[in-house]
Amino acid sequence: MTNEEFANYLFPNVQDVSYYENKYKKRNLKEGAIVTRYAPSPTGSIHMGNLFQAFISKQYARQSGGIFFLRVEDTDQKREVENGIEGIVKDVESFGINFDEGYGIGGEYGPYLQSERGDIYAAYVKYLVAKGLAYPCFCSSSEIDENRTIQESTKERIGYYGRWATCRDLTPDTAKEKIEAGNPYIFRMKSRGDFNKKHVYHDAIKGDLEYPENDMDNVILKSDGLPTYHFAHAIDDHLMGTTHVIRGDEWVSSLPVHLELFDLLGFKTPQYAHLAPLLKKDGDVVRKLSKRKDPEASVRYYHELGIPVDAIKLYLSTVGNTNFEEWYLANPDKNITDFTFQFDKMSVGGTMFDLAKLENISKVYFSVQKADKIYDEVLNYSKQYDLEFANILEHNKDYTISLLNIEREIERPRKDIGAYPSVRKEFWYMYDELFNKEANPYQDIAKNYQYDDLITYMNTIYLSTDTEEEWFGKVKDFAGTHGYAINRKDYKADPSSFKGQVSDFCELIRVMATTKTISPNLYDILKLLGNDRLKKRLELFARQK
RNA sequence: GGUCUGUUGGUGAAGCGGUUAACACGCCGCCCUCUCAAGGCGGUAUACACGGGUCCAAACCCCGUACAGACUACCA
Repeated sequence: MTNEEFANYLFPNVQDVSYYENKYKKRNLKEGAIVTRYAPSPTGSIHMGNLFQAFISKQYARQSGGIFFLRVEDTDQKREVENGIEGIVKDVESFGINFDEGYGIGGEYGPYLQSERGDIYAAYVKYLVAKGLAYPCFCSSSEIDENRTIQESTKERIGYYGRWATCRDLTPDTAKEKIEAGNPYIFRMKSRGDFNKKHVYHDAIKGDLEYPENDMDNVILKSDGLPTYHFAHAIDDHLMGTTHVIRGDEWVSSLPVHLELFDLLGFKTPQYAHLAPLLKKDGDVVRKLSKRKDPEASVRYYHELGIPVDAIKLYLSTVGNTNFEEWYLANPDKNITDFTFQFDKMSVGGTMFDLAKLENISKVYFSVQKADKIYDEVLNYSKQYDLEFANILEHNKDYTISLLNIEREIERPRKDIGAYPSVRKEFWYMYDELFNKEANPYQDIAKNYQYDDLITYMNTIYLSTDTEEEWFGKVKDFAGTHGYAINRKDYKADPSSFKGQVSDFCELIRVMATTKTISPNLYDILKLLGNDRLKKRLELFARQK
């Protein structure tokens, strides 16, 4: 029996591979267009590493005028989670990362669900068997385990290769007999590699990678009839026209297998780009960010924290290309989509996932946004996580926008908002609903203030319709005639002859109005509060004496 | 055990055979200022994991060692 006859016996009702090669036409894209994909397993939710991968893949496709598609790798039924795919798609789309084609969207290269591609994989297994490049293997898992034990004790390389690959030399006739006797089997690739031969592969990110040829007869079709990752990857990315496989660097070590598989199948290999993992410092050790151990690994965590999606994308961009941050700082008015990512500007080792840095980026991001946009987003966030505040916001729309506008649209705006909840945390005192809720808003004030001066000031001056300059001039005059130094040099020369400086008097006003020693521009705050409310606060404050 | 990869000040990170080893954050001082932030000026740091080698010359190339990570499944 020839290999070809054997292949026909094994797969009598399968299309010839030329059928699929014709069906899935070469993509008609412009020169240099990159086709990337996001190919998750349906395990429910994604973590930052996955998001990073999807984000970067999308960027490369977009910036080159290519295609970014979604393929679902559901070949492991044991790991499958109910509605797992939906959860993943939701997570990715919540970051505005959408697909040009793929599962749930459609496209000419489907099905995009691997479990629906059985016929296709079978056709290619048949093709390999006919050429003597794949074979059925009857070894049981206990036999494999035994081999492994022997290999461990004799310190040989572990795996199914060379003399350990006992089924690779079975003739088609013996194999057929075993099948007819009812022995269960799987399919393995028949490696032609020599482990002692080394090659260099140029990874788009990692650069030159030296690797030994693969000589393992890896499983390509499992007993459930579904392909392994390795095989499905080769078939799908070939047929779907993927030009660049961007994936985590845990795959680097199976690169020799994939390279050989493409070779056996006669496919052109895609360009691989292996992404460095996101790392975390856990005490003294640095390790990969873990979905199980680290809450910050979860993508949903950031939605709860109220960090804007765009800020996270900004952060991922800085992680993605080492020169991104510099560019963004120099072009604050530009968009991420205006930046061209380069593979050789990506981190080769791991990247520390730094929450403090994320927060900082988020603050910079907020500082350049328009007040009404922030209002809308904070309201939106609050509706989900803080109904009380959402209600307050809805009743104080213009007021809140004015508040958010203080020191905003200027050359160097304030950076005091890092996330949506910061608005309440930083400015609660600007809302009477929240201010009056406190039994005594001033209870934490420890300092002994000159209450009488403040009362005198409030009773005589107030705000009226002054401009900021007029107002501050009056504050200065008043402070000067009530024992405060009106310039720093005088005070420094002889501090004991003053009650303090003008800044100390301003602090007094500030504490009365806001209960805090730090706030945005005092004049704007006072104006927003208005004389009536200030008067009430003054009375309350004066009781602290 | 095997294969592959990585290791530059407190942190991030340039550099790719000849540099005073950038830059950013941080930290300290001064200036400005109604607070904070921002900004300006100046300063700070015992930074190229360790040991050999090649070279006139090494953070950069080679070989070891240590440490760290990934993989070593009919999981992806």
